[in-house]
Amino acid sequence: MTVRTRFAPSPTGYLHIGGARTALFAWAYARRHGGQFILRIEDTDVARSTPEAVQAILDGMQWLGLAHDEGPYYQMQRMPRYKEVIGQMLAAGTAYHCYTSPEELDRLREEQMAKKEKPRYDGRWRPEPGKLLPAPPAGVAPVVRFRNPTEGVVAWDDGVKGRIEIANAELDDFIIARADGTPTYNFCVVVDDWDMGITHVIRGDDHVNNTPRQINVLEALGAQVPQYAHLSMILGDDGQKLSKRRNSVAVTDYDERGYLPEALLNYLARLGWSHGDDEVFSMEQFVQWFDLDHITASAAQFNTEKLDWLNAQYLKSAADTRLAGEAARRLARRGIDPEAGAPLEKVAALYKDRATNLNELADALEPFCVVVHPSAEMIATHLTEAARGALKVLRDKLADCAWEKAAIGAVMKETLAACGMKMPQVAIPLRVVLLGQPQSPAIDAVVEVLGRTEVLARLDQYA
RNA sequence: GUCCCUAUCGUCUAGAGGCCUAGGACAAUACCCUUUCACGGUAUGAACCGGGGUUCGAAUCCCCGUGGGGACGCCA
Repeated sequence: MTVRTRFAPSPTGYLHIGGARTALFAWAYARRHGGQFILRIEDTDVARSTPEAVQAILDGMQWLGLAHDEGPYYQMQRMPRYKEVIGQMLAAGTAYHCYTSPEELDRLREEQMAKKEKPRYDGRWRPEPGKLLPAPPAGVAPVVRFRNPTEGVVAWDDGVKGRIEIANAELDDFIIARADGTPTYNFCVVVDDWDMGITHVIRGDDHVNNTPRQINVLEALGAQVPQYAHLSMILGDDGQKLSKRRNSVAVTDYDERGYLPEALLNYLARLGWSHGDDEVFSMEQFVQWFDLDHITASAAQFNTEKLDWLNAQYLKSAADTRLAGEAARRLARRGIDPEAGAPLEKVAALYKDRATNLNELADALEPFCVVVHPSAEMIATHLTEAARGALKVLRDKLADCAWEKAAIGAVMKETLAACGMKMPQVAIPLRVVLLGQPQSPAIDAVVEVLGRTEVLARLDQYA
């Protein structure tokens, strides 16, 4: 049996971080077992589904690099099939028409809540041997309900949570088709998973309660029940449920905020799953190691600081050209011409182990592309008479030394000796003049990449 | 309210009855490195929710509390 997993988002918004982790785990499981990963768009909620959201999900998956082997399938395109199955169930007596109006159901629910009972459909239209059903009211379009077993328990061995048992007495006859004939989620999922030969359903924890219903339908259909694995939730940095207002929930936000997809993926992999003490690993490694046994059953809190650290690790080992390209893209968005100054690849090499994200990297590269204007305060504190004198000496030496780091360093030492100063006394003013800030990587390296013309031009303004 | 899930440092987690004086990582603190700021290195502090069992022995198994989460739609 080849493993087939699926990711089945509903296109009512962007791909969010919890969905991304679910997708990652389902994807990894299929990859790990040489199976297929299927993408299915659950768009039966016509009112809330949008083509933009479908695109956002596809974009998010692509940015993460989670490629599907089949699909995307769209549930709206499978309507005839759902209707066919509903017809079969109606004929077989595993489903029936119900004429109770939404208003009546609301009233029923309120009454039950008032009596502190679990709200549920009371089965008034459910056919039973010897039971006399009311006459169908005229002009009312019925919904179709699943005839759920009333006795016994539904049980499954959850890949993450272990054995879960729920009594059928807790379940009611849920609606599988609306009055307008469109099928509902719990039903579509079942038909899809069945038709698509899904062997392992890896999804969010919020579906645990749907599972017994789905199993019952599967059994009524005579279908094979897949293995289920329910992933717990991801909580926000503040320990609260993720919310659009307080947290970055869209995967694309992370791109915007300067995270590398592999860093996010690595972080997400470790959120709720572990492999001993391993923290930093490639997706190839992850796929080899991934298993359901080591998934945590309890909810995990998102920790931006750790993501930042991971991102910094990946930034350090990323190729200079890639980093330069990413930074250039960000600089361009700020209206800065990334081609205007020093070669960005070389600058990026200088800064990549000091940045935690690509925006910070872009910040660092900016002074290499534009004319810098140190603040008056910075000029006052750092560009003293003595400093300016030393910079003048240095300027003349830089004007005709060999242009490579060692030679530049040597020239700086000569300047120190000539002026009787210590390195920081010259290096810091030089940084201010060259970059508009008192900190930078090794100053001789900075001078080298900035280039002689630019260095002399900037020095001439102050020295 | 009912049902379901869950509980190890601040956070992510290791831990499958003795290997636990509870390990790693992020964060914190200190020191080292240093041409500034970072990076990096070293070190330190920091946890088994509470109560009952089971057992020679429990972070690990069971029960009850408590905390947290989820579900209870003609949403997905």
